[in-house]
Amino acid sequence: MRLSRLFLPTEREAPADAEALSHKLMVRAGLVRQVGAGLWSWLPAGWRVHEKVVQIIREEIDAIGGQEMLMPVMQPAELWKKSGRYGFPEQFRLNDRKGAEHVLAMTHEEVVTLHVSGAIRSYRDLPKILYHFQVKERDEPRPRAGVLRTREFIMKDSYTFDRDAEGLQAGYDLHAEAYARILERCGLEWYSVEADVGMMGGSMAHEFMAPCAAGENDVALAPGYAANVEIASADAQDPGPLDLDGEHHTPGLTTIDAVAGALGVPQGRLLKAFPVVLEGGERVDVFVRGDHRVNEFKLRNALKTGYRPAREDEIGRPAGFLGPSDDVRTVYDAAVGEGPWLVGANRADWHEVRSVQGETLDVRTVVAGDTVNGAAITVEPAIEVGNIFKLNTRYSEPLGATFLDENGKEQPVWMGSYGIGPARIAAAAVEQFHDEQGIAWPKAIAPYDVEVVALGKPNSDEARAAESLYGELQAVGLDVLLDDRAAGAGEKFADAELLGCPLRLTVGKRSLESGAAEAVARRGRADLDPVPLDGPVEAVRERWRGLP
RNA sequence: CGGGGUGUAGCUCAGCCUGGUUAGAGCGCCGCCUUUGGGAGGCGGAGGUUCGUCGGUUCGAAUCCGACCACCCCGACCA
Repeated sequence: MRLSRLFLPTEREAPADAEALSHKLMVRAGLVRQVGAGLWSWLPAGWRVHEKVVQIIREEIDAIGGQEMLMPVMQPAELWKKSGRYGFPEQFRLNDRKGAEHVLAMTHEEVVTLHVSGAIRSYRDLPKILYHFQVKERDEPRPRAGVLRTREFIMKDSYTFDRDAEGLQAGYDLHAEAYARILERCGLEWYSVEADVGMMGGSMAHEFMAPCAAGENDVALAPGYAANVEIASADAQDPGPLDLDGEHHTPGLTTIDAVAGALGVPQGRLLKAFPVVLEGGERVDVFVRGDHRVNEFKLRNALKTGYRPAREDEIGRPAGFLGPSDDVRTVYDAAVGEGPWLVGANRADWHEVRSVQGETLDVRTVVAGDTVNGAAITVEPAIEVGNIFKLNTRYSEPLGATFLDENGKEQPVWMGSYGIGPARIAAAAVEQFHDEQGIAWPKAIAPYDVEVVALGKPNSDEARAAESLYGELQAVGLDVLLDDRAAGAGEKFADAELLGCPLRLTVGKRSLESGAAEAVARRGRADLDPVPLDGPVEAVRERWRGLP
């Protein structure tokens, strides 16, 4: 492609409202443009990146036996009512001209299960892996960070259909391995973590995370351990000594900070109350250490039910001075030992030191420095680029996807669901690989493999030499971008570094004199051995092999 | 949904507080010339349905008031 003809609107300055690096750089480099909140167009160069990621995903899912298909975005509401997923706040709903209700799909479990339920009859028809690349529509409460969190995006989602839990495990493992290969090939730094199953239902989930500053998830890491902090579990640090006894007058001191400060006690020696009401109506007081925080995901999972914070009139004791009480079910976080602890005395303006005993559940959010198998964890932000879920029979049962086993007995199909987002992979790559000058793409997903910068005027000897280099490289199947614009050298170099193609070849007067084009690796802006203008292909291939 | 902020040229912004000829700058864009190894220079020029929308105040509104809309950031939320 000739840059003089490419629709590549680069900008010197980042959009004023952009925060995330990938947002700024992808807009500046002319890869994407915003249409509305969480709605983005991919311009030609950006789309090339997206589609390179798509192709890698396709090859790896095909390799584990996936069969590509396509299902519609707009779907009858009926189907979603059956699965019990109609009416989510982030679901776009609309009526057709006859008034019939439809939804715009946020994912495709319902439809794919519908097809399977209609076509799969026998255990002989299983297993199956079906997948497609399709637009997902989600009315996100808060789209953000450019292309990282949008209301409309393309996802590869695949679904496995098996006869039992073992089969599902096999499909799950195949996807975990395929995702590992995809992210490796895309050149990302990544890891997989245990994850909350969330509203998808099912029994097991892993997320594939790309660590970067703009990440929306926090991940707890230790040697041999990686988990989303939503579910991470670790041993707590020593809270420090408690040299105190008896009751203490603490007038107006309702916060951990205030009480710990006034009595000279480490915050970790206090207990903090979190009064809740379960979905069934039961009142529960949850206690965690003063230096810890209740983790809402872990608490919901540990209680095995939803809950809401209790209102003041439901607590029945003075808020701010809550301690364990015999009158209400009490749950202690696993990091809360017998004590003694400094706790609220259940009457205003008093705290007391006492030991505690009772039901124990792991419900706190881990913090950096906690330990797993003796090793301290770190917590870092990451982008979720893919996830895999065991759905079990969450969808097959309501949607009637069953098969007959060898004994002629009807059984529900066991399902798994596996998503991965090309746009997030592209944005994560930008987050991870950039510098002051711009993007430094991994070579597998760069918009072009090589950018040839032609210096000198159009039709000069340099320009003609660049043209011929361009032609020779193209002829052997490389994706080559030729900067043939009538622009100054500085502008061409600046744009090339912004766009971030892995290999840049410069043809100017110097190269005519030496008979070789200068070669620069975008990553690290490292000078490579020059490429001879006479027979450049082998040299370019050799330089290319060495690039990340 | 709560809090904060922003809407003026393709982009980044000034002007608004303290209302008053024809609404400005830089970059970008067009023409000509010069230049051609790091966003170079000169001359000339175009570009705003008149300042997000609607309404109000006023002799007069980009500027003051109100409502609404859009977008961004923080939080809530996030299959």
